[in-house]
Amino acid sequence: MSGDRRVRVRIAPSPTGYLHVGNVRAALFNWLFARRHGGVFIIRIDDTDRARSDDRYIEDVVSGFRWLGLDWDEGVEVGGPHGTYRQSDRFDRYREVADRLIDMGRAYHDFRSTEEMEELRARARVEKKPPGYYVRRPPGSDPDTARRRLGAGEQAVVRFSNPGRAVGFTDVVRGEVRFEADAIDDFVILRSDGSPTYHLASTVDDIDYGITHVARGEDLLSSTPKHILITEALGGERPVYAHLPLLFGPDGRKLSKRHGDTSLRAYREGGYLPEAVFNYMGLLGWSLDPDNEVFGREEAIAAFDLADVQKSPAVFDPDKLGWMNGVYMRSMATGRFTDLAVASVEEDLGRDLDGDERSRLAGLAPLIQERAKLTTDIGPAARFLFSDITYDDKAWRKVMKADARRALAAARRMLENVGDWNAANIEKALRDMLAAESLNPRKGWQPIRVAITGSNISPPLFESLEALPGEVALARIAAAIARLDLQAGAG
RNA sequence: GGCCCCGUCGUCCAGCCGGCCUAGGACGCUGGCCUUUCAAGCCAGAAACGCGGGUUCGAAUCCCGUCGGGGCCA
Repeated sequence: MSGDRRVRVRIAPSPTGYLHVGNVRAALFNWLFARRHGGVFIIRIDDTDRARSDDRYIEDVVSGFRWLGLDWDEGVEVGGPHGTYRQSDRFDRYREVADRLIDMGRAYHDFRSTEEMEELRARARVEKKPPGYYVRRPPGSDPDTARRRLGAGEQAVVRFSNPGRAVGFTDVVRGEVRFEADAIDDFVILRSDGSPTYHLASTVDDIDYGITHVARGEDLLSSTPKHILITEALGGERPVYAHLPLLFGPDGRKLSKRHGDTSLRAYREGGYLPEAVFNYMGLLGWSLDPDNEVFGREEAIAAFDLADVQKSPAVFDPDKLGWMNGVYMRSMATGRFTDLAVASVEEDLGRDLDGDERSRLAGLAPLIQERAKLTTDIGPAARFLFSDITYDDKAWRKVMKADARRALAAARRMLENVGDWNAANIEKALRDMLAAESLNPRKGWQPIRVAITGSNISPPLFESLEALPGEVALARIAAAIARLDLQAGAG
């Protein structure tokens, strides 16, 4: 693409909040691109906004990417030849670059007040000109005058001086994009407090770090000509740009907090698997094969190309993510599932399981696995095995009908005589019960399910019974009978 | 308001250097089968080329216009 340079891409989150799924998707595409081309994937921390930045958000970024399996070759925590990869450690560098631009005549100190600038913008608006049309170098902004005023204690921002030239570039996903000179104002690169703006810091870093491809959200598309102008002024090599379609909420707006969970953390903690999130994200704006939506990292790497990325925005659909999570839940190795089950159950119960409990859970785990969509579904599904049950009212009323007591009583008798407490023997006893009482499975067995689990929704009955100690199962059936009798007496 | 981007089922993705498209797959939805509940699975179904012109024997695919949506700046 850009000569024979080794691909170097970056993702540059701002640590002002939890890692956003939009950033995750951008990171995924950058990572796939880097891996596809044997390149370098870099995580840079764009923390120029020191007031709003917090180290715990950096930790969130780092742990989030690790969780997803997006490993990086340079950047925060892993280091590399470019220092800490945190912009807050490079303010001197940005000021130095700004000074150089001033010396070159490509930037200037601007002492005008906010009010004055607003007037210029208002004027442009009235005249239906681009908003920054009149934001140009004013008279008396020469270096000598500026130095004098600065020395007198006046405040000034530093603006990049637009050379008055249209800027066009070839975007890998969008094709030719062009901005007229009038559309690009003399944008600020250094605030009056000396801190760099995004445009400056990001561009300087991209140059200094040798970034070859910038793949980022479409929201930055209109900033790109500014970055190109800075890059050219500094004699840097222009990276290849790829502006990724934005992620939308169901209302067709840029995905944001008001749409609910937009942080990766929420999904991590909400019971989603990293491979499902990885896979689902890969389906937003890209596809490996329309007939095969379930794919892993190696397949994705082998097929990925930024040029194949969709131009139009994608709506983030939690339903489909949930379905995909279920796909991965069912396909995972039993051993891994059992480990997840133990963790989920312990979390749900708020205590550790002992050896016997673990083996009982392991016995039922494959049947729970078939039914669980989220890892957080497991605890509630297995709760009846380890703690007292509470009856779901609706379930109770639904199944505890006319024949229920008879079925429970008969089941209790038959189950008392089961020798070896296993699913096969339990099934035989309960089938005999059905025959003896002339009941169908629905009428005969649903009451037992509610009696032992509290709910009419549970893993299969025989295995659920098996996973319970026999005496506990019998006691629960007895308790249900007693409750029915109590209700009959009261009614 | 200015500039820029986008426009195939409700949603995601395929098709887009024209005919194989009576537009394909997936999620969701509806109905059915299976079935001890719930899932899963299987089968079936509803569901889209924003609109208008043009080019062409033929357009989702090319061109123009229009409408709509979004992003950025304010």
